[in-house]
Amino acid sequence: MSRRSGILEFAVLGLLREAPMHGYELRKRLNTSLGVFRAFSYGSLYPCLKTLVQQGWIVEEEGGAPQDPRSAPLGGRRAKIVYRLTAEGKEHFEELLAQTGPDAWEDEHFGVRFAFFGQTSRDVRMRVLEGRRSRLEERLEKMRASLARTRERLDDYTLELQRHGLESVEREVRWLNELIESERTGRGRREQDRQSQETGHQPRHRGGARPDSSDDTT
Amino acid sequence: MSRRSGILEFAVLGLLREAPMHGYELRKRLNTSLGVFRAFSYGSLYPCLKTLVQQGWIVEEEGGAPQDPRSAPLGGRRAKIVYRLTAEGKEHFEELLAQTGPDAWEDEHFGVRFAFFGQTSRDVRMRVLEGRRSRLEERLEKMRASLARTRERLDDYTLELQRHGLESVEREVRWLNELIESERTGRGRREQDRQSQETGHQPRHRGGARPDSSDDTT
DNA sequence: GTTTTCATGTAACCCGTTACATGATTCA
DNA sequence: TGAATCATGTAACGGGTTACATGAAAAC
Repeated sequence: MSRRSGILEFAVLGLLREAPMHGYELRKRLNTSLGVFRAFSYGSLYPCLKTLVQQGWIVEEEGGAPQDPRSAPLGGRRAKIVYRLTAEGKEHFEELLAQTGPDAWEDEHFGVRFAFFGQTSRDVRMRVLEGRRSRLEERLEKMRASLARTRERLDDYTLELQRHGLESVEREVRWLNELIESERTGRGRREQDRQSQETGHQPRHRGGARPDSSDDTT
Repeated sequence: MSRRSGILEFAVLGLLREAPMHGYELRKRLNTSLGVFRAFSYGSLYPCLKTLVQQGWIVEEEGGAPQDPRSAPLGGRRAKIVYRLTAEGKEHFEELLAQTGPDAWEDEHFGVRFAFFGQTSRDVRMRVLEGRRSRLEERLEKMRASLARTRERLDDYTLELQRHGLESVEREVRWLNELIESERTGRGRREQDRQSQETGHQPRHRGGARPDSSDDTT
């Protein structure tokens, strides 16, 4: 029972805030926009949607767009179910966005939190980024200590694995440093540090969610 | 029931193969040697040990080393339990090592597989490394496609997240390329490619598992 | 007209954690 | 002698997946 999910719930609310969607599409966005870091299946998504409805954060709506009008004329309830964020849901999501508990910078949460930085206030962004960074720095210290202690007991492969892990974390710290710096100097730097790929960069239209033929986690 | 765990089982057998150990120490090694990638708690370790005993892969032994001899003279059974790999366990582990199912190069398994490359035959190592690489290359293609498709719909943060994810994967591919190359040219290169940090590198003693004061996942 | 993709859902299971309970050993 | 750490365990829960069942719409 209860099925309260934290991270999935958060992501769903965040996506629905941008535009109403039905489950199938929601899942696709979950696995691309927020992808790489987490993948969700219907087995978790649909139950989650159900509890969100019960909470009153979202509502089901009849998605009229597709579906041949001759299809289900007599009592046949089986159109696409489009979910829309309610006012309460919006409010709730904003509360979630404002939270900066230590969870926010853990591996599982950070990626999703970051994905919704566009809707997050600047000071919260800063807290999350800095929290993440110090979390990683703690980890670095431990790894280095452990590596120094056990260096001679380990075979080459274990050592190489350790070294690569260490470098990965160091790399993420550097990334965070850049991001934090960008936040401080008012955003927008960093695009030019890389060899100015794609010089245009006007806002563009930013349309709603069109079908947009796409892949899936095969 | 049953409690068969795959990855944890594999790691435990692998560590016990190097030296007999008791649970507490086992867990520490699990979270440092193989660390970063996975952390285990007693709640999973001890039940796992139990089933491994039932299977006959390992046996419990009285760890006599610590424990004041005056402590438990009368029937008091509560010394450290040292686990030792049996002949069957060894054989079983070697079978596991030889397996190169598609699981072997998934995120969760690869790190642990790599950690035991020292005990893995060269051709299996190659298959795992190459399997991992092509797995990641698949992922790269999807990410690039998705990025190309949705570039203008995404805000700067989502885009940056995507870009960073892409770079991370690219970086791991390069790492794998180096490793595969090393395997081909008979090992040992790659230490000199980096600016010869620590020029000594004589084998050293490589002692058994001493207590070795150490940290824990606080 | 049949295959593919879209779309919604459920039940059983899996692999692990958290929080707790217990006690021995070491150290200040 | 009390606190920290070592050491072993269990019960309850958690957050997800897999495999399955079902059916409509689109593409060929």
